[in-house]
Amino acid sequence: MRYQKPKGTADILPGESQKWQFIEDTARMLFADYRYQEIRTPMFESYEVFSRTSGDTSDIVTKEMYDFKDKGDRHITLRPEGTAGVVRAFIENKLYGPEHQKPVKVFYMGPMFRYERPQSGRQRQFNQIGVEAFGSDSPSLDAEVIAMALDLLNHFGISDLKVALNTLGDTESRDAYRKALIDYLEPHFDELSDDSKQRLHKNPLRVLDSKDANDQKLVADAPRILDYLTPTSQEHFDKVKTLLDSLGIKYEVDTEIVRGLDYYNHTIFEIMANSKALGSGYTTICAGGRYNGLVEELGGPEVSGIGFGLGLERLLLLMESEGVQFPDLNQLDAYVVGIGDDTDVASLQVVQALRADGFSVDRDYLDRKPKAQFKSADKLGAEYTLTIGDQELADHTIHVKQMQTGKEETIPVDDVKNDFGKVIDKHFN
RNA sequence: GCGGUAUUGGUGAAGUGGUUAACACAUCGGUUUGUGGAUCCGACACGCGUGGGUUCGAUUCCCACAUACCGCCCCA
Repeated sequence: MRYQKPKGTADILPGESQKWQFIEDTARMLFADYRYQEIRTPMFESYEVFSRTSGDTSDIVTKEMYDFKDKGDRHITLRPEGTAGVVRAFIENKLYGPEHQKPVKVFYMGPMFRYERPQSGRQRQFNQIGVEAFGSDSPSLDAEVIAMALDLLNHFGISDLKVALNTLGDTESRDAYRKALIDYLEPHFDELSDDSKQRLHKNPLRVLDSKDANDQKLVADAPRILDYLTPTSQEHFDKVKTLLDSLGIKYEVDTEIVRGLDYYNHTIFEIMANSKALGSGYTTICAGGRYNGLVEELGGPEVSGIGFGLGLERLLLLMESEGVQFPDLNQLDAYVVGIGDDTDVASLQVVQALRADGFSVDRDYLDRKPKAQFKSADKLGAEYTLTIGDQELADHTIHVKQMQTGKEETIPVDDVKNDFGKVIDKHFN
């Protein structure tokens, strides 16, 4: 085997690609209902776009970015996530301008890149669907975004879901909490795991997220962000919860969810699914939150934002393990069997006439015998098989067989070419 | 970046330091030179991930590399 795909990438082959189409089509439909419009931004950006927004100490920036110098000596990064590029585009194209309805609601779907060790559902090039909404501080928007994420997952046939909710408050809340957390953890420094020792000063919130059992014990008694919220932040969070209640959306406030990226504040959430496909217990499938201040961070005006991202490779694993039925978008209406070299032209004409009429039609291209052609028709699941031989050629007819019932009729070929639908109605319904 | 397991045809796989690398499915052909889902017969690895080494001889032993999967880290 001479060439292999790069580590951590995947070929999505025919058959498999249909599942992706289903997911993408479903998402597009739903986003249209919520009035989110598609935005397509480059797959690579200046390094700074991500280092600025994700946080210099975040794992993404420090070790997972695919970055390189291009021939013009520009420091380029293949996007590791969707938000930063969208925010950059939002600013660069001045979508904050008065001529745009607020909030500006956009979605994207496409590949992201992270340089890390591949595992099931985790690749170096992976795909995400995400949404971003700019220009409203309203808790209703927080609630709507969460509701939409759930709605989307339900449309994908995933039901056993849990919403974990938390708030990081505004800058003031977060700074106060950060300080309190450090004060609490400092005396226990020696007991912390090595990783958490690292995190303590760089990003103490991440200690909360530690998987280390001992860390978790310590963290259990740590101060909680909820006790450090400013009145405004508290009010915002309360409102979000009330709104979710009013929609009948169940959630659990989990003060230990933090998110890997530095730009979040106020509401953050993770939607988790309970499936063995992604490991034991509940695993995060979709995550997002508010990022007021991110637009400014990238040089834009003071505009708030909120969004979520959804990993499609994981989603697919989940859907497959849940036994979700993917619709067959590739139904074959008719297969044309030509018998003998002389029928080649007539076969082509019939095939093209039916296709022009909107039918999905295939034929034999290998000069195979009738039996083999019928076998193909059967294998491909053709609803009808149309046979043309010397007899039909002479009579200007075509032989139509309904595969499921085995019913056969000989019909003038022009009728079939002009209106195959009518022929079906008349002879087979 | 660290640790573990694996890598045989289109697919699932068996197997051995030494003449022809099982078996099954799929595919193709024949049985039926104009008809599907059945039966029977036949064909189908210039070759056992790549590169080295050990050996009289390696797909089988050793080393390196690549990739996949699992765990850690982190996360989608």
